[in-house]
Amino acid sequence: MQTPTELAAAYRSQGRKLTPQRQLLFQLMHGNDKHPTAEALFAEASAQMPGISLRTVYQTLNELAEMGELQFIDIGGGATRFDPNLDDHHHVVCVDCGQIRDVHVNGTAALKPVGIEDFTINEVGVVFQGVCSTCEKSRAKSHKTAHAKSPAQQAKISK
Amino acid sequence: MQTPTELAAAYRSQGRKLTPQRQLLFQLMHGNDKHPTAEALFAEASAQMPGISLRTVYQTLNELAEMGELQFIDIGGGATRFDPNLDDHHHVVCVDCGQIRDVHVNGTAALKPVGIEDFTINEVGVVFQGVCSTCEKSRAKSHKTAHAKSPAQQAKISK
DNA sequence: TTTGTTATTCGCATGACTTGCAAATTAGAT
DNA sequence: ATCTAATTTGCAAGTCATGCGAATAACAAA
Repeated sequence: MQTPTELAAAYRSQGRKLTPQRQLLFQLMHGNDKHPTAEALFAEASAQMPGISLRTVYQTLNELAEMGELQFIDIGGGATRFDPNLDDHHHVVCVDCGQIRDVHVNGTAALKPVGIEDFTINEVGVVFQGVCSTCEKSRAKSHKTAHAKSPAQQAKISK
Repeated sequence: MQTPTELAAAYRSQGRKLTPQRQLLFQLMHGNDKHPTAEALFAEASAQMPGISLRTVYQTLNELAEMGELQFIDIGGGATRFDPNLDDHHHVVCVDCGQIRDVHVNGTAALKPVGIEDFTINEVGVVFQGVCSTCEKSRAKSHKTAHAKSPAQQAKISK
């Protein structure tokens, strides 16, 4: 995703208006590597701009996606997450806490799908599933302390 | 996924009961490479067993997933899809019609995530995005004939 | 600075997908 | 044939996301 300043110019050049809500969201998303959900972003935004609506957050995120400024990430389970990182990268997911981490992957160019001649491939996405060090520790310790997350945060991962 | 017969045994051995609903769903899912949604499976099941409930379909699918007999596939957008194929494989998705195809991939073993030493990786999933031959043709032809799908079937793909 | 046009915001309603719950039913053991 | 616990069902409820219309605000032009 471009910088807030660059986005301001991009918006204007497209006949879109530069509202305070949008500018705030530009700031919150720029360089954000948390892969937030719309709700999470809404919470952050609300802290700085009480009254901003969730509807506007969704709307702006969709705009940015249309403009190619960010990507949707759906690893299954809960809400869609947003990624402003446009570099060629992939994702690592902790199946325990649901955390998503950006990661560069070597070897993707060598991936060869077998037997799909009738498909024109445009993109490849790789998702690694595992357990982060924090959750690893939690597991080691508490056999009792169920470090259960709320259903909403639960990582329901699929292949 | 095992055969309906094998599943029957597995169910019994786990103290689960073998109902007609479950047996039907075993049959419908066995060897099924369509990656159906719960609703789609419900439709098929209803044809053969009027009165079966959607709730039961969801329940059975979740059981089978818990037992490791099938996997959830979430490529974003609509409903969760189910995959009884337990081979080591990956998926190709048509961004136009949403179709999902199983595919074997060479080179996955060589994939190296960079800089995530604090993660224990357990699985790797690869998703190829592209356009199937059928949709490719549709595109070539109709500039007018918007071959639009219903929102529910639309492929909203993320990386 | 004032005015006008048009995009945007907001908030509620709605929709798609999935699960919770409790009553009625039924599989499988005795 | 009887009993008990698992299942099925149908509806309510929950989560995530979008449609829509009225109110508002951005930006251009005067």
